[in-house]
Amino acid sequence: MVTEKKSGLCFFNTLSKKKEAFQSQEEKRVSFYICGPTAYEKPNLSHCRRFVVSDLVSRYLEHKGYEVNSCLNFTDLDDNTIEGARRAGKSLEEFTTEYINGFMEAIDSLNVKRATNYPKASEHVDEMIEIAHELLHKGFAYEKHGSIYFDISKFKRYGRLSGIDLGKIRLGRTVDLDNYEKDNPRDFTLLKRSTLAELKEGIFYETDWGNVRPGWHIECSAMSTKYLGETMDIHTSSRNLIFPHHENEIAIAEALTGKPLARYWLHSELLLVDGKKMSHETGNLVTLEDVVQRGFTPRDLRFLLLLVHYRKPINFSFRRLVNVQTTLRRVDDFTCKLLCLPPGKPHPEVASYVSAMEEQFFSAMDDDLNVSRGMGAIFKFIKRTNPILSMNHLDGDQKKYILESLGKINEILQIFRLAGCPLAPSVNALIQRREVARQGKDWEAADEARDELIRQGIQIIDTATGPAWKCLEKDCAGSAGNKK
RNA sequence: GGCGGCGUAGCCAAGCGGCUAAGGCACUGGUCUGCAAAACCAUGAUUCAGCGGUUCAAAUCCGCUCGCCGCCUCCA
Repeated sequence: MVTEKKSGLCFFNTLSKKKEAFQSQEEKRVSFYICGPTAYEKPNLSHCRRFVVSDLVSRYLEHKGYEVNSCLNFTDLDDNTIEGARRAGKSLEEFTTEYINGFMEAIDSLNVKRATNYPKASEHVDEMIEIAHELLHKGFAYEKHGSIYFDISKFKRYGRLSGIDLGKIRLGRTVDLDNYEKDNPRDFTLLKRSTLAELKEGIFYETDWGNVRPGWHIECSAMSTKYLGETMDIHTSSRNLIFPHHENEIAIAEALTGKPLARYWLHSELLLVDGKKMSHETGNLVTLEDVVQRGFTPRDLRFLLLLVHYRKPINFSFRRLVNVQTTLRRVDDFTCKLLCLPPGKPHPEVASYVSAMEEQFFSAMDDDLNVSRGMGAIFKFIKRTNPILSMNHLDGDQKKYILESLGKINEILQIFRLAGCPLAPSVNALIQRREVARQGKDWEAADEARDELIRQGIQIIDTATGPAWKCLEKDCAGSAGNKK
């Protein structure tokens, strides 16, 4: 109870279906697992949401003073990757490496902090075989025709996470039951006997039971426990993977150790396109590349993804991205004005506006990472502070205070542009020249200077207190200035 | 059929028993302005899918109905 009060942070735990105060096992250290992607496709918006949500969790934990030991896996050994490599006429490794690199690029472009470890399934097969041995030994698994299956009937707590009642689910809904050779169709595969084609391609691992290849669930269990220990603090993923994947991951790990695999299970909702889950079958996949090709930045996308609470579905559309862009521009205009504001006289209340924003933002974040509510506090602050900026009613210390506060928030959101780049002297001279011309009502010369500025990537904005400028290029759009 | 989730202004989205139902986008009006562009300011829900119920009090709790979404096993 004492620590609960100390951290103040609570998460909705899928295990209990309640918000719970977060408490790590070790004093100031959190172990954190993120279900990673399969390396056979380009990063799409669902992947992006998962990355951004996990980044939010991770950055917020760091804000809370925790050292985060995080692990995101890559599935590079499964039906999809093997099939993909075969079709591309490449080796499995060559094929998956290309996609893994793509994911890493996406992660970086979305400003997602790098995890501590990025294990690949293909490099942990020994551990998986070891797990299979042990499960067999403990009676949780059985061998049949060279494949090893997990015997669900032996694991009494099966279904706790998803709340599923095994007696009532509809078997064979998504899978052809005739293809099973398991004792019970509910059992799942740990190690799969290699096919002829796989043997030919060298995709097999020698074991006491013959040549095999691991199944998906055991891959995750092996990697998560290897890097984070028997019980990790937090396991995140998306909702549609609860059953059967996480349920199976739990079954494997807990049958092995008798301890819970994870203390907190955080599941993000799906990202929908046209109201439906993105999938190859539906043909409604939107990739990060598509978004960039349409002229949006990964930052726009990050903001869109962050704006909706992680446990709510996001119905993606490009129209929505446009809205988000406009919103972001308002924020940029604000920070830009702030950064370029010369010191004026102090404002009596601005400090209280800042502390109100901070308090509201962080208490919203403490409450299961409620970014939408937190953003509300930020916009309220911008609204109150905007008039103060246009009157230049802010002294140097206050400006610094605001920037520090936004900086603190930005450590988590990574949305604001707070690094102003200094105005080049030549640009400044042009602005001055235009002002002189304007004063002399020489509109031709003034417009000429304005055009030249545009050519240099600077847009001039006339305001009541004099001209301000804005950098049009994406890289330095955070920079802007006022004439003085 | 089972399990889970969602339905709040034109769009997006907070609020989850009691302060005027946050905030963003769009619309409209205004300020500023040589022009342009931008910015800034102002304005919107007697009402929260529908119907009942519990309560002094419900968008918030309970029940039913309608609509939408996800999962239901050798795909990840």
